[in-house]
Amino acid sequence: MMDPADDTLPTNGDRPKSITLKDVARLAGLSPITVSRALHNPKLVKPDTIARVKEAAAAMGYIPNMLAGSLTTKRSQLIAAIVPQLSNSMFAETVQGLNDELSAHGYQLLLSVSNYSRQKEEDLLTAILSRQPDGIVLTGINHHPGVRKKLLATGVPVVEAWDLTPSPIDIAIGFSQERVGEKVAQYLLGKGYKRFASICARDERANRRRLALEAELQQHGMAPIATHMATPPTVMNLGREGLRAILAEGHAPDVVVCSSDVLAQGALIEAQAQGIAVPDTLGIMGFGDFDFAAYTHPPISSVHVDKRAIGVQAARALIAKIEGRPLAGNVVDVGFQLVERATTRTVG
Amino acid sequence: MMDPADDTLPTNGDRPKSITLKDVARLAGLSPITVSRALHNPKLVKPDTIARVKEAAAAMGYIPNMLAGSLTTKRSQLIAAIVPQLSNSMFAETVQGLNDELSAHGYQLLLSVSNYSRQKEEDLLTAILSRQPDGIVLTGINHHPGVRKKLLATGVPVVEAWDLTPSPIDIAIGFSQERVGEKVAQYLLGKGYKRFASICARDERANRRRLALEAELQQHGMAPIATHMATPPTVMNLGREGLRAILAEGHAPDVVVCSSDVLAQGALIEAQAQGIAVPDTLGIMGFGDFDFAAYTHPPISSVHVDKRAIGVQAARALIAKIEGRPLAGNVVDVGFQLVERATTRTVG
DNA sequence: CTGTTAGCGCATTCAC
DNA sequence: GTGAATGCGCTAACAG
Repeated sequence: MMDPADDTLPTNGDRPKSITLKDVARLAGLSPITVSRALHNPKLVKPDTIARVKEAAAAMGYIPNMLAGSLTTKRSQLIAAIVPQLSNSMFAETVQGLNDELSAHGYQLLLSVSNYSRQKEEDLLTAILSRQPDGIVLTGINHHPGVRKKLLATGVPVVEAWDLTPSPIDIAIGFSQERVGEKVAQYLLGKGYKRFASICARDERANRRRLALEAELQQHGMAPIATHMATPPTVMNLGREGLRAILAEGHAPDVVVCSSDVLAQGALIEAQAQGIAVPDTLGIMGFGDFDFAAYTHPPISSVHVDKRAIGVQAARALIAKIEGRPLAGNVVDVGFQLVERATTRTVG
Repeated sequence: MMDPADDTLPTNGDRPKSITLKDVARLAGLSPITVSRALHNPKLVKPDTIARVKEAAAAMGYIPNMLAGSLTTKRSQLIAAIVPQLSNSMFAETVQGLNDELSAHGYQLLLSVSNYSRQKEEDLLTAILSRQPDGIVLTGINHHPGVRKKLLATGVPVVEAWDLTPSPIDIAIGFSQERVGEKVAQYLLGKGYKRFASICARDERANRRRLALEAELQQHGMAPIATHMATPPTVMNLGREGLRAILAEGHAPDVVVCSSDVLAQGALIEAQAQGIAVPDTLGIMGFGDFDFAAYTHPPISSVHVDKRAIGVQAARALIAKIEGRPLAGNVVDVGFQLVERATTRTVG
C-alpha cells in the first residue's frame, strides 16, 4: 500500500561533507587538540577556552567522528550482544536490561540475532569483532569452536549469559539448566505424577533441562513416555502441535513438561480444544514465567528467572572489567524459582 | 548469589596487540593493499594470490578493523534504531524484522531505547550520529526539534516507523493513528456502545489514536465519560489500575478502549476480579493484536498491525536508498485491521 | 594550559 | 595484476 500523495524522491542524497575538529578549531582560533580536550577532557582546559570551543562547535553543528576517535584510543564504547531470538522470547527483557545499564554508563549496544544457529553465531561474531567492541555478551555456553578461539585471541571481555559453567570463556552469568530439570522432576514426582511427556524446543539449554529432568526421573525408576521436539522460533502453535502429536501417537501422559511458557500455553489450548481437563486429567508445566503465565486459564505453573537482571548484571560485569575493576567472581548464579500455579496439582 | 567455586580473575586483561593487514601482507610476501583487495575486491587479484592471502590471513587469525576501513570509505554498514521500549512492547517484533533483513544484507544493528522520552531520543541520536551510521530508524514522527535538524544536516537516510506524515524527515513507514481511532470508534458505535472510557498510555501515538476516537464520537454527538492515562513502561498491571480508577470515580462505562492489548488484559482481569461480566456488562477493546490476545478468556478484540513488516520494510527502504536505488515513495502505509473477538459484542 | 608531531589501520588514487 | 604514496578524523605523547 503506497501512499500516492507523495512520490518525490528527497534528494538529500549527496551527503554534506562533514565538519571536523579542524573546522571547529579554525573557527575558534585554536588548535584541533585543544578543541578535542575541551570536549572530552575539560579539566585540562581553561574555562573560557572551553566556552569558546563549545560555542564554535554548536555554531557549526559539529558532531565528532567516533570511528576516528576509537581508532586511536582503542576504546569503542560499544558492547555487542548475540541473542538467539528476540520476538516471543525471554531475551527481549534481557536485552532491555542490558541496554538500560549500558546506556546509563555511556555505552551503546550492537545487537545481533543468531536464530539458534551456532554457525550464524560465529559468522556474526566475526563481523562484530571487526568493530572493535569493548565487550561482548553471548547467550549460552555452547558455541562453535571458532568462537572461543577468536574471543581468547582478541582478549575482549565476554559474558556468557543464561547458563553456567565452571570454565567460561571469561564470565558466565545465568543459572544451572540441570538444576532446573532436577527441581521440576522432583516437584512433579512429589505431586504424584507418573506418566511424563515433554515438549521441548530444539535449543541447547532447553534440551539440557529436559535431559536433567529425565535423569532425575530415572533415579526414581521412571522414564518419560513421550518427547516432542519443536524447531524454533518458539511460537505458541508449536505447543499445540506438540501435544496433538503426543496424543496422536497414543500416549496418555498425566503431565507434559514444556521448555517454554509459550509452548505450555499452546499445549493448554490444545488440551482444552480436545476436551482434556487441565489440571484434572493433564498437568502442564512451563518455563520462563512469562507475564501472561499467571493469567491464562488456568494459570501456568512455571519456573521464574529474572531475565532483566541477567542483562543488567552482564552489563555491570563487562563495564567493571573494561574499567579494570576487579570482579567478585567470574561465575554468577542468578538462580531461579519454581512457581506453582494451577496447571499442576496433587495427583490421586 | 555468587558461585564461590571460582573467583580467580582471568588475566586476559592486557589485550594482545591486534594483527593488521600489514602483518598478513608481510607473511604473504605482498603489499598491504593487495591483501586488502584480495579480501574485499577479489576480481582485481590473481586467483593464486587470493589463495595465498587467505591462507596467511587464516593462519594469523586476521580480523579486519572496520573502524579504520569505514574511516576511509565513509560507509559503516551500520544501521541505528531507536525504539521507545523493548520488553512488553510491540517493538521487539519490529526490531527482529529489521535485524533479520539488515543481517541478510550485511548490515548490523545499533539499538537504543528511548523510554518514550524525546529528550533521551535526542541525546541518543547525537551518540549514534558520531558512529557514522549508514541509516537510521526512529519510532514515530514527533521528535525533539534538534532531531530533524541534525538529521537533515548530516543527510543520513532515515525511516520514521510506526506512523505516517505527509512531511517525513526522509521516509515514513507505518499507519495512520488517526484512522485507527476513527475506525475503532465507528466499530464500537456500530455495536451500540454508548458510554466510552479509555485507558491510554502516555505515548504520543497512543494519544493521537485516543483523540481521533474522541473526535469521531463527537461527530455522533457523544463524548467519552472517563479517561485514565498510564505512564510507560506499559505493563499489565497499569490496565488493572486504570479500570479500577475509572470505576472508583463512579463511572459506569459500557466499553473501555485501551491503547495496548497489555492494558486491555489488565482491564479484563480487573473486571473479572470485581465480578463485572465481559463482554456482557463491559466491553474491552485493545490494540496491537499481541500473540496472547486471541487466547485470553474471553479473547480480546484488538487492532492488528504487522509489526514485523514495519521493520523489514524499514530495512529495505534504507538499504535501497543507501545503494542509490530509487524508492517507490517516501511514505509507506502498512495499514491495520480491526480484529473482532469476544470482549466486544452487539449491545442491547 | 596549549601546541606540534606522529600514527591508529585501512582504502583511494595514481603509478607501474 | 600489483605497489607507493597519501589521507580519512582523531588523540597519545611529548614539548613548551
